[in-house]
Amino acid sequence: MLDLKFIRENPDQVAQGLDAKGVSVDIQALLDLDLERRTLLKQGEELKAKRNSASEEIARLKKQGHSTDELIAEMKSASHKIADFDAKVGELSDKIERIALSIPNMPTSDVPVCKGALGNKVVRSWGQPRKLEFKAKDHLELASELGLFSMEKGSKITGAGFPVYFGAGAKLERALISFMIDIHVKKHGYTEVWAPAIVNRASMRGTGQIPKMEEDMYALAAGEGEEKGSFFLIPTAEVPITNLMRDETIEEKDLPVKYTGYTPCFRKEAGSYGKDTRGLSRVHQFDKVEMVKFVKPEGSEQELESLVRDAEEVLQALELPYRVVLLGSGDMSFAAAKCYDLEVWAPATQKWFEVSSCSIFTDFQARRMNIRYRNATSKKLEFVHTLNGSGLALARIVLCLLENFQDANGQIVFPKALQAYLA
RNA sequence: GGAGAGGUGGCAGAGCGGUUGAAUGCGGCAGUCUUGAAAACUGCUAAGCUCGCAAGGGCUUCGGGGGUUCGAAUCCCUCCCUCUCCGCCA
Repeated sequence: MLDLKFIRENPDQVAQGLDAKGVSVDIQALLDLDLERRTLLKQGEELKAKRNSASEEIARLKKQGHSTDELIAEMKSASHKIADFDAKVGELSDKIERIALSIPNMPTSDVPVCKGALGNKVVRSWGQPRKLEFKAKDHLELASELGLFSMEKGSKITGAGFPVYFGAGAKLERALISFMIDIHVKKHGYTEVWAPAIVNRASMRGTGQIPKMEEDMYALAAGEGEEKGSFFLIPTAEVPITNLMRDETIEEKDLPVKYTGYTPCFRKEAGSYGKDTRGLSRVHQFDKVEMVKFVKPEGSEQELESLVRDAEEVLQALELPYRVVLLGSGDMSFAAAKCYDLEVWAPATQKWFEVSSCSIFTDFQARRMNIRYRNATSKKLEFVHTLNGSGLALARIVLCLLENFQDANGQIVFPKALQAYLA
């Protein structure tokens, strides 16, 4: 969420940012409510100040044995007025918060401003998209011939979009998870986290999935007979891992804090039926290794660059040709200020697949979650900047590995780096 | 699931209707002393909102929400969490 003061002082800039993100919010209405709230707040507080001093006065008079009836009567009516002011201010605060929470983060100045995905820009690529000299099989065909995973079995036990992995396919999942985490821990200095796959509502709000994306999450009830929406299956490890720091103050000397962790991820993907849903390309449950960083605001954009490199290194180790796409303002997520997607070419499906999304949220999430650090120079508490990126998303990586590393006999010859994990 | 106990400042821990934003201790910061350091002593040490050019002022906050009262950390209700014991269980 944005700083209300910032919105108050820079309404034009906010309007521009909203426009770039393709979101429409009535800023003027927000500012009107804000002004009204502050006016009422002041009046209410003046009354409270009066009441506080009268309280002391009453205590003093009582001690001295004087009558306090008159003052008490006066304060009784003052208290009623105060309650009215508080109710009105509370109502306005709720309205303001609702609007403020629906305002997306502002894109950084170097993000191309454009509608939808039109502003996306390939900034670099690595490796040559593979051309196979034989008739390439797509990952689904390969998987069913080799018995690596089954969409049908998943449909039976759960529903469409829940793959079940068998044998070498199951082992591949396990291997990839260990392989990726090892790289981030040993080479990139992240601390491994194993976190719950269910989080509460406050956590979902903290990272920004709620309110805007609530419909895309699997909601759970707290107990029997209770309404759904107290708990959610996580759509990404970003949610539990970032929320680890909610309402906490980090020592400046401990920054940056870098976590990596594996979790299953659950997404309803409502409204995307029939679109890129073949096999593993878009599923409701998949595995992912995530990287999360908490950093100082100064130079935080460099932290995004290094985060992307950390993810790229996994792809390079897996010998998967990829390209790095800087997302335009219209294609970025709600909370992101800048975002790179990593896309891998799948030679049989003949498509680029997004296997990682690396974003910087500046202080947007930190403000929602109240994650701060004490600036050693100013001695003040300041919001940290948060970042996260997939490192990487498994289902699509499996898809790409199968299609890229198939041979003419329909066998898979996995990249060298993975061999030890598959042995 | 049952029965108890408890949630107070960075931490430990008092307070149990009226100068309590909160004793005391620890920690942290600054100073005195010292060649330097330690020890000792002295002082300072919460956050958010809001008004103000500033100096500074006001309000709020003792797990969350609600209630009683002129006034609540203190009383009542409710939810959440932690601990101990019993039961159940991977």
